[in-house]
Amino acid sequence: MTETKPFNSTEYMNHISLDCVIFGFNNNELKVLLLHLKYSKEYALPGGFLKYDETLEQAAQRIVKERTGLDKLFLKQFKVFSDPDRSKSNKAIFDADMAGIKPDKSFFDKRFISVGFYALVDFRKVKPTPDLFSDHCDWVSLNTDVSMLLDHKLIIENAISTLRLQLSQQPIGLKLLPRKFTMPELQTLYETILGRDLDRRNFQRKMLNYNILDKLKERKTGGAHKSPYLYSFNMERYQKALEDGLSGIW
Amino acid sequence: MTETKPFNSTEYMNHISLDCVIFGFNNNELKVLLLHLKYSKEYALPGGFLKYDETLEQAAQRIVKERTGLDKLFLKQFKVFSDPDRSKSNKAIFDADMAGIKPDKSFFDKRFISVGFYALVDFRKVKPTPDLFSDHCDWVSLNTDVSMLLDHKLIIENAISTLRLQLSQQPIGLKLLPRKFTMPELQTLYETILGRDLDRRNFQRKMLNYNILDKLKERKTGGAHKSPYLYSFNMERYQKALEDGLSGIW
DNA sequence: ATAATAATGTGTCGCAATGACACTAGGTGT
DNA sequence: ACACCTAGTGTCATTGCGACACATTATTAT
Repeated sequence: MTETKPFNSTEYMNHISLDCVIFGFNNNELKVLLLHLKYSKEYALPGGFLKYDETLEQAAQRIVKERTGLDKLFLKQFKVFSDPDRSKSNKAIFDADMAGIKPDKSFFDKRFISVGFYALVDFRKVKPTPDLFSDHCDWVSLNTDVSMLLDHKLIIENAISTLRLQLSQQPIGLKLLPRKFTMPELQTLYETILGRDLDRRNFQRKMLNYNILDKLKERKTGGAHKSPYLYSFNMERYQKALEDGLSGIW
Repeated sequence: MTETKPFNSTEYMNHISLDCVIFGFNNNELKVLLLHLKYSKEYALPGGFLKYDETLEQAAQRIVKERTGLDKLFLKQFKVFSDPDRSKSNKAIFDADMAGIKPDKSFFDKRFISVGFYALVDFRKVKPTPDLFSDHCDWVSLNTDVSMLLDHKLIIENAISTLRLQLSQQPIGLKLLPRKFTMPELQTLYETILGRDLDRRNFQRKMLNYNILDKLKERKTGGAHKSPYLYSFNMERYQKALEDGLSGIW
């Protein structure tokens, strides 16, 4: 699916688009996978349109696979963006034009409402792949302020708020971390999403009390200072625990 | 806005519809406002389509106003329903036909993805008003099992799950209850949404500790047995408390 | 080597929130 | 007057949580 087919607007439904906020966690930072548009020099969310025989969820999986190479990812709808003016002055068209792609104006000029999805992925497994309109595809830290297409900055902010609210209801840690991880890494992930510091000792106690982690014999070596233990999620217990929601608000 | 204009499909965007799950609380039961279709004899959610210059939120307000007479209601998107087959065998068309409304087939025959909204309203203020396709508009208790159009039963189930998850983040009590209410009423509302019983004394203690209620001098008279005190929400403090979320899961 | 540095592992203490539960007070109907 | 039902209020033991201290282990500087 790395083949780059020309864009054919007749395959897609009018008026409906998708934007995917793909979260990854690396170097103790929460990052989002963004496309850098060839000519307008802005960043844009990976997005796309709905085929006639797809659900939105299937379309989102397809779009995310094209940008990451990954299958069957954790994806959630979080909001529809429907401001009538949101897709005006769509620089993506301009970009397509400049790229010599001959966009179908009667398709792109229409009003689009966009369904926002967020995805949680294991950073290391992703092969960032640009699309027809972009020259590269990068992980961008949430602290970095870059110029973005249309309302994409708003969409990312909404995704983060949702992530924060759903931290206790969705398997966020499981999806964002590699299989083996350390307690400090898990804590930093939580701190990044919540936007505030947590007490190291209380965090560990609470996490362990959930009884969803397996402490491994191994330690993570190589880093400076004392080697932390590695943990992995106990899938069964984690899944079961999420059904009620991990009690408490962090 | 009680005027009944003929349906003109050219005012609306193709492919996009809305369905509104309007919740009310009466007689200690959670109820949903439904339309009863004239000819197919099924119940349907109040719904409609998106005008070219509206946001989805504005469309939802418009739709809910037409069915309830109420303005500026509490409305939240909760999910988009996009199964490609969801709008097949759309009995609403049949119903329109039978009602002699001459529906624009080229509009209705298209595939629609539907954005689900839920609304929280004060039961007593609503004037249920049927639309062109329906013969009446009723409050239906969630315990009642009625035959419903398309995937509308699924949509309602999703709305309730969302309501449950958001019970601590949204002003649900405030919007569903009259200005003055009793503690047992508030408790029953919580129990209905959560689907389980709560301890009377612990519930009261926890609620009062949030410091969001004003205990009034009055008592609710007329009922059998001991008269309960009336309470009202302290808007400022409630609003402020919700910003963090009412701590704890019920 | 040795010490300084910095991060991790582990434990304690007191307060506040929670769940389980019992008694009293105020209404109705007989 | 009494039974019956519902509402108001209080207690107690346990748990959860925030604040905090000390020991351990790895790297790095001297």
